[in-house]
Amino acid sequence: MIHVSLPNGSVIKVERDATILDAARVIGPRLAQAAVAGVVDGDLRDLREKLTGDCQLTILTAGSGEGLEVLRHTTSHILAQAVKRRFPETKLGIGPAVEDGFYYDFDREQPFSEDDLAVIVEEMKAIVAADLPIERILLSKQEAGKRLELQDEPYKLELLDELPGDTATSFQQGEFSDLCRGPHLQSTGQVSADAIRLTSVAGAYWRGDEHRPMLQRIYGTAWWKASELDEYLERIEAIKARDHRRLIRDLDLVSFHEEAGAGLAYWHPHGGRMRVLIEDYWRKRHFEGGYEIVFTPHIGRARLWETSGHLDFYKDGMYAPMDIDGQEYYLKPMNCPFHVMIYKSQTRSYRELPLRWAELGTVYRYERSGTLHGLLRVRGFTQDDAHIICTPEQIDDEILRVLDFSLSLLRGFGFEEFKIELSVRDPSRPEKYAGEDAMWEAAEGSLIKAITARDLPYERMEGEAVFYGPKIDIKIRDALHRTWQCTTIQFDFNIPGRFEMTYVGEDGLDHRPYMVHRALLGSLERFYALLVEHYGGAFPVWLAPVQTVLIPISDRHLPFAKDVEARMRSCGVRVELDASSERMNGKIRNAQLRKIPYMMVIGDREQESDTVSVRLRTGEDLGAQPVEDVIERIRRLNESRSTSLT
RNA sequence: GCCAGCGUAGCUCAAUCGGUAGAGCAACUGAUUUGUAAUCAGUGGGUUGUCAGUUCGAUUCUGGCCGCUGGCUCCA
Repeated sequence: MIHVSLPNGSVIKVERDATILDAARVIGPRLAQAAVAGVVDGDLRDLREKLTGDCQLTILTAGSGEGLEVLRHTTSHILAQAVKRRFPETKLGIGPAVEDGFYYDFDREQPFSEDDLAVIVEEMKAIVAADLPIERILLSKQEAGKRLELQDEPYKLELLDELPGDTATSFQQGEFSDLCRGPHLQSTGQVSADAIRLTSVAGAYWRGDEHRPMLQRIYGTAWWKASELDEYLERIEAIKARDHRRLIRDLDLVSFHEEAGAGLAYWHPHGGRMRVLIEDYWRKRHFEGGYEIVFTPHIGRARLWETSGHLDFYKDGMYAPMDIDGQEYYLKPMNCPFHVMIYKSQTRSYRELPLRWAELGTVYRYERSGTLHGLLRVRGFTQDDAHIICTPEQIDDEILRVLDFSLSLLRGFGFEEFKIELSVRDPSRPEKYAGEDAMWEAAEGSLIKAITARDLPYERMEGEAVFYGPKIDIKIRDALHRTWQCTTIQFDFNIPGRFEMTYVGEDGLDHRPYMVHRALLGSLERFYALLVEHYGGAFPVWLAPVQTVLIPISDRHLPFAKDVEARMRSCGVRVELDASSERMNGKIRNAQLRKIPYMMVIGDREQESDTVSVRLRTGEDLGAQPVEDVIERIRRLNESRSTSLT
């Protein structure tokens, strides 16, 4: 007998080699029936796996959040079974659960159409209705190989070959079996037929390798209850409503033009106003933070990019060169070499360091056409770039300073939750990286020191470092709990050497400075898209392109309204007067749809008392307010960058 | 770049089994002067993304290109 500890602290005894399902039966028959998987000493396991020794066991049941992964994985098998029934010539790839759903990759001559998906779903529902028991079969690899050859599943055979150990598991439901690690539900009937949905079909390279065949990936989602599926679909709708691509058009902020080139953004007046507000705040913070601001050209001679190494590593991502007086010039994909030019314009002393040079530098990168996506991925964008050039002794302080600065700046834009990633070398492949081991270790040390000094949780990403140095990335979490990478703080062991950057030390000798490359907002275009989606277009007062619309009740209030408009504008309020022939209700509606923070109604009463009646975009009515008070309120909210309207 | 889908007025969409297109909103004009999410009436607006091909005839069918969408790959 072995001892199995349960989450409530009690311990049960079961036979050695009893299955997890057996243990569940000991706890209670109803639990066993609802069981979908077990967690043994923290690892998710299939119910049919054996317990070989004393352990901690949690039984996951249908309906539980943790069990969803199992449900979705099983649903992906049901999808595969349905596809094999309706399209027997199809070859199977892999079919895992993913966030919010699952997919299965198939190889089939003819692509799956929308109509095919409908047919497949029908078959899936039949499989669920049949309530087929799901069996877990332990096989020798040899036996498993034979079966797969018989089934003519080349992709599965490839996976089997690479499986460690001598055994493999296969899951069988009805006539369908699939090489799979599991875990799975006990039967197909545990899936709710009315809570599954196939969402899309897309191409996906076999094993993520673009040199391998492209399979067809069918995406789907599955939930325990239809109501959960509905909630999920509603959430997707909510995300769509905030999609910046829709909002930048509806709110007349930014546009793209087919005839002018893909991935190139046009900022309209209101988008432009916001951009100026963002940039002004950014500049103010940078001056306060000890940075100097520099400006550099958009193009530079090929020689610069040869020296920097960009032409070696990233030529494909650069726009083609142009011939100027027999010299090759490239559009800049990065700002660093230009900042190096400024550094090298004179002999530098250790007394000048650290230098912190920032630039809102517009760069152009030839992104592959399929990767372009609204403002989130464009070909011409402005980096809020800076280079910190310092001595090795100063590096710890500088890193900590950048980290603090970045978090503070992002908070200034209304983001509160962050995720920090430390990207370091792949320890098994040192040859992939520039710079000496000692430098890498020291650099990693300073990065960790900074993160731990602020007691921030972080994730270590092995092998995610860039070839020229380790880095810290900061991701922000937006109002919809999605994470987006913004800040990157990168050591650069490549550039200082390639450009032979030096400073004269206390000892009168030349030394090589350390260089840190950092972008905090990342790209302004991208960051702007995040702001638009984070606020759903309802911007805080300090960012709103139009802060208030004045709504005169009738034309006889126009002179007073114009006077209020002029007073507000002279105080820096971004104000518009709606002098159209709409009725007041119509004017309010128009302002509301534009998500303008304040609507200020002006009629007889207001005109007599030098007030405006303030309606918030939330629908709240603040009643009549003296004009001076309203101006003061907006001024105060500008200053605090508060998201409140009052 | 790859796979799939899509491209009709500024926006959202309709129509044409191949016979050159229509609505709502927006715009414009006129009337209306209104108290917290749509005042009424009228007018203009499209070489149906683009270039070829098939056809008596193409917006509809075929192909190239451009762009967009969902993925994959990529992201210094």
